[in-house]
Amino acid sequence: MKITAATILTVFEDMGLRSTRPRRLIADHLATLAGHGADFATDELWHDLQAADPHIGRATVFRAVDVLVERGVLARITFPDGSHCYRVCGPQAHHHHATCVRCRRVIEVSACLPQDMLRAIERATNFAVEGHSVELFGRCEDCRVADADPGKAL
Amino acid sequence: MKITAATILTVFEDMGLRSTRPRRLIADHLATLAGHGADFATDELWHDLQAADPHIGRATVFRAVDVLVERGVLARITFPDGSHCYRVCGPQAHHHHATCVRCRRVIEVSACLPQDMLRAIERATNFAVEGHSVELFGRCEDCRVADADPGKAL
DNA sequence: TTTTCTGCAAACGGTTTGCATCGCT
DNA sequence: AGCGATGCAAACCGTTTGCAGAAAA
Repeated sequence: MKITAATILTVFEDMGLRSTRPRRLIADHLATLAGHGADFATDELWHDLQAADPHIGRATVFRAVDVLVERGVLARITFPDGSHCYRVCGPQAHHHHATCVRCRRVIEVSACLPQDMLRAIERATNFAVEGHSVELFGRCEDCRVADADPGKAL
Repeated sequence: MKITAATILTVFEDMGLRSTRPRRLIADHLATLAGHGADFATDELWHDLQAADPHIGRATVFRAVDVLVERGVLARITFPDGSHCYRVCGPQAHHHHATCVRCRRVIEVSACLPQDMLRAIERATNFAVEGHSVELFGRCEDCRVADADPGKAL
């Protein structure tokens, strides 16, 4: 399922939030990002949006991102070094992400910790597992090609 | 295997770093933290260390933490909300962490993504997986008891 | 008209840096 | 003596907040 600007606006609406010009701009921009599978930092998003409206406020963008993360439209990807970025991903079925450490492209993966493993952990530790995060880091196909043959790299 | 102050000092030494008073204080303090299985924020660690030496510099603590994270003596635990803390854990075998969302206690778990699952992901996505992080969040036994019977809570 | 949202600018908090000094080796 | 490490304070950077005015409902 493709994420459209309309989908994102619906998310705002569902939360009882008004449909405003900044939120429409953000929805539009995120819809195109979703198509590219690109990730972004909030500040970066703000800069991009200024092309559409030079007066858009930084705080507005941060506030919208918070809402969308909470609603699962955006996933926050944390890198091993502590930095992070966001990625558009629908409120669809449970999934995790594999991130290319070279180009930072993000791929969705459906694989997850097996249920019986989680249960075994609960039994062994007396810990009630309520949530988890799984992040994979590696190298996407294009980047492996580029690394192997630097001449071809952009 | 128990982590001692000496173990940590060895890590500094192995990196060709000098044995200094601040680093010894840090090693001592982390060794006791390791015993308690407690986690901490860097700034918090700095405050605690000031009890031992009021003149210890914040930057010094940050620099030491960086080194120890790099060496795997400290693990950075990132919470879903983006905040994070550190936890002492030896450069021992590969493992992950389960963190109690109530008291923030951290438990080590040996369970991991099954190898064949990783390989299946690589095949399906053409992505070479080089690393991964798994964080479990939940409630430890004590906190479940405390939640169930608030009267008993501290 | 009422209430929410926005843009601005200032505040914030954790982290990093520049630098003179200190202290290992 | 020589060089790495330290403490300090200022800079930094991403993010949050307070608020008066603008825009939805």
